[in-house]
Amino acid sequence: MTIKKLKPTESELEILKILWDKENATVREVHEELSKNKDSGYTTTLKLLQIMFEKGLVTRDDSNKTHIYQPAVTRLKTQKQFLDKMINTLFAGSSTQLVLQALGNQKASKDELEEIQKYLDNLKK
Amino acid sequence: MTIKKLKPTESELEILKILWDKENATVREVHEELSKNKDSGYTTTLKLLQIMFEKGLVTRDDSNKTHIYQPAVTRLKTQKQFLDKMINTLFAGSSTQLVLQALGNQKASKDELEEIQKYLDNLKK
DNA sequence: TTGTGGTTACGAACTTAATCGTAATTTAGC
DNA sequence: GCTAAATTACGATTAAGTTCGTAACCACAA
Repeated sequence: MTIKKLKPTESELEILKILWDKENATVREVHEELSKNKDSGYTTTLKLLQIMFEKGLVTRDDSNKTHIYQPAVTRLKTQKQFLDKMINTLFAGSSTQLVLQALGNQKASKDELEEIQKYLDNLKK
Repeated sequence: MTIKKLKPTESELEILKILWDKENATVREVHEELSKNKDSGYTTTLKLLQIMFEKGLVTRDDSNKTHIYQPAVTRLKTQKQFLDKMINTLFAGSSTQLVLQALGNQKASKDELEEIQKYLDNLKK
């Protein structure tokens, strides 16, 4: 019983983002969306989705000619996966350090800051 | 006046971490340290440092036979670089989302939470 | 001077990811 | 059934990153 270590690559992440937003999509739909930011060919998108299928990053319904793809990993899990890795490699294992950095970096609005504070109050209990 | 877009790779990051801690180091020192976690050859470490030098990620003093390497990018800048990218690719540009996730993920201690709250209070002004 | 140990330089092999071209397949319309 | 349009399958190529082998270089001791 081996646990798959699925670490999406950069391109795979872009595709996952699209699938998370759309819930599910055909190759063409994914490709259209991708084309807004980069210009690679249709078969490139197709190939990537096929690879992701083999890796278990997506599932697909191939009962019809046009396959329909769905994400097989959640946005949340993936966020956590990358966050954990980043905390360990760049922030010496301290999530606090990362949080402080993130807050200092991009100025959050007052509302957002209060949202975080409220959240922290709950955590402290 | 082009701005160099230096994005350290995985291996390069590991080396940078060592250099940040040691301030500066010889190839051998870096390699010894690396060897604790992985087992690649000495010339591999050497080559990586040479590549990093060409990329401008490190500087070196080669006035002696044994070169001494120093980081050319700061830990802070690099953290920011990766954080920003992550916020954009995985958290829809919302640093708040990332912060909430990070806090939820790894339980921080009460002291740490209070440190963050104090920091937030200052930010709100 | 010679050789030994440690170093740098450098090219080549290998690996993984990304891209594309082309053929095979399917479906719909005629 | 036949063709056209769209799709999937798949191999080949390119590109980037990693690894290593070997040669060249240098300092120092015997």
